[in-house]
Amino acid sequence: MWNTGPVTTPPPGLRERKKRATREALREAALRLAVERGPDHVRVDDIAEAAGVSPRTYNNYFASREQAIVSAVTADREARVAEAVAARGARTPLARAVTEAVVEQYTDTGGREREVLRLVTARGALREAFLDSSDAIAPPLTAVIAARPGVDGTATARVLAASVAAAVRIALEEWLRAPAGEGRAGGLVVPSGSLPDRLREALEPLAPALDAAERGGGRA
Amino acid sequence: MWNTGPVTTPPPGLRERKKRATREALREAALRLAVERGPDHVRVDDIAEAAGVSPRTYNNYFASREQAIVSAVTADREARVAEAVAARGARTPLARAVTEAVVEQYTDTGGREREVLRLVTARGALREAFLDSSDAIAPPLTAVIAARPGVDGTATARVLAASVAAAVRIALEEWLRAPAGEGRAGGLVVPSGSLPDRLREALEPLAPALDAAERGGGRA
DNA sequence: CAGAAAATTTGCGGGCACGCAAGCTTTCGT
DNA sequence: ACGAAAGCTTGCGTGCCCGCAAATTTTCTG
Repeated sequence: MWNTGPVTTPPPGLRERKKRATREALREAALRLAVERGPDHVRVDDIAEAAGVSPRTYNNYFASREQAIVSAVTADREARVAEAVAARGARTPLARAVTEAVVEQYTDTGGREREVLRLVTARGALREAFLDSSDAIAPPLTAVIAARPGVDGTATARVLAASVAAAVRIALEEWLRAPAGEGRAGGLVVPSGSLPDRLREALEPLAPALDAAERGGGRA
Repeated sequence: MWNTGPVTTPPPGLRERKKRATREALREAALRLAVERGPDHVRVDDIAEAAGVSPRTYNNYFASREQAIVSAVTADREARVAEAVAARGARTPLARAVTEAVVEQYTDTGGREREVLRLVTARGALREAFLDSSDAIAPPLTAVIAARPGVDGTATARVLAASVAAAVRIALEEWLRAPAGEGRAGGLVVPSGSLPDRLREALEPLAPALDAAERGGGRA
C-alpha cells in the first residue's frame, strides 16, 4: 500500500494505458506524416495505418482529421494553463495570474515547434482547428476560477473562463495576421514576433471583470 | 435620381434578390420538413428539392445540414442585437446597453417559436448548431463597440464582443439544462422559465470590463 | 444591342464522420 | 480461478461536405 496521495489515480490500469498509447501513437503519426507530405496529402487511412489501428478507430479518438495534428502540436497546453493559474495561488490577483499563466504557457515553444508552426499556421483547415483548440482552455480554467475565494457562482467562473479562451483565440488570430510585420524575428516566415504582446493586449480588457469577480461578484 | 439616402443599398439588383430568395426558400423548406418529419428524417436532398435547387447548391448557402434550420429559427437575431445596442446611443453605459439589447432580442419569441423550440432544443446536432449560432453576434457587435467613444483599439472591441457572445452561449446552455426546473411556465416541456434571468446572470460578470473599456481602456 | 466579363448553378468524384452490430479483450464479482 | 459484465475495436453502410470544371445566367462595356 504505497501512498498514492489523496485523490491520485489509484493504479492506472491496463485499459487506460492502452488508450493513452493509442492516442499518442495517432498523434505522433498524424504529425509526422503531415510534416513529411504536407497536410493536404495525408489521408485518415494513412494515419490509422501508421498508428496500427483501423481507420474506423481513428474517429473513436478524434472527431476530425485535423484534430490529431493540432492535438500533437498543442500537447495538452490547455490543461497546463489552468495548472499555471492554480500554481500562482490566491495571493496574486486573478487578472495577473491568468495573464501570466497564459503568456508563460504560450511562450514555451516546445522544441521543434518552430518547424511545425508553419504547418499549422498555413491557412487551411488546420489553421481553423488550431484556433478552435484554444476553446479547450475554458473547462479546466472554469474549475480553477470557481475555486478562488470570493467568486460566488459557477456561472460566473464559466463566463470568465470562456471569455479568456475567446481572448486567447483572438490573440492568436491577430498574431497570425501579420507574418512578417513589425518585429520580425530573424527573417523567418514564422510570425514569432509579438505573441506575448498580443496575448497581453487581448487579455487586458478582461482584467476589470476578472478582478471584480473576486471582490464579491457583481452585486453581492 | 430619387434620394436613396447616404449609404443605402443603391438598387438591390436582380442578382441579389435571387440569392436572398433562394436562401429564404432553403431556410423555410428546411424548417418545414424538420417540423413535419423530425430533424433526423430530413436529408439534404429533400431540402434542396423542396427549395427547387440542386443538392450541390444547398452547400453553397449553408455549410452544414443543420445550419439552414437554425438559420430559419434565429432569423438574423444576431444582427438585431447589434442594432439594439446602437439604438441605445452612447448615453446609457455600455454594460447596460448590451444587457438590455440581448435580453430584449432573445425575449421576443417570434410567433410560433414555442412550437419550434422543442425541435432545436432536443439534444442532438441541432442543439449544438443552435448554440454555435450565438457566436455570430460577435462580428456586428464588434463594430458597434468599436464605434463607442472612449474605446481605443479594435482589439478591445473584438475581445469584448467575443466575450459577450460566449456569455450568451453559456446562458443558453444553462437555460436548456433545466427543462422543468424552478419556474416552469405552464407545464410545457419547453424551458421558457428564466431565460432573461440567465442572460442577465451570464452578462453580469462582464459588466466591469464593458464599462471600464469606455473609461479609457485598461491603462490609457 | 452585341459581346465580353463576372458570378452562380450544377454534376461528378473523393474523402470524411459516424451509427450499428458483431467479435474480442480487460475488468470485476464470487 | 472462472464466468459474466463492461468496454474497445473493427467492418460495413449511409449521408454529408466540398473542390473542380463545364454550363448557364446576370452584369458591364462600347
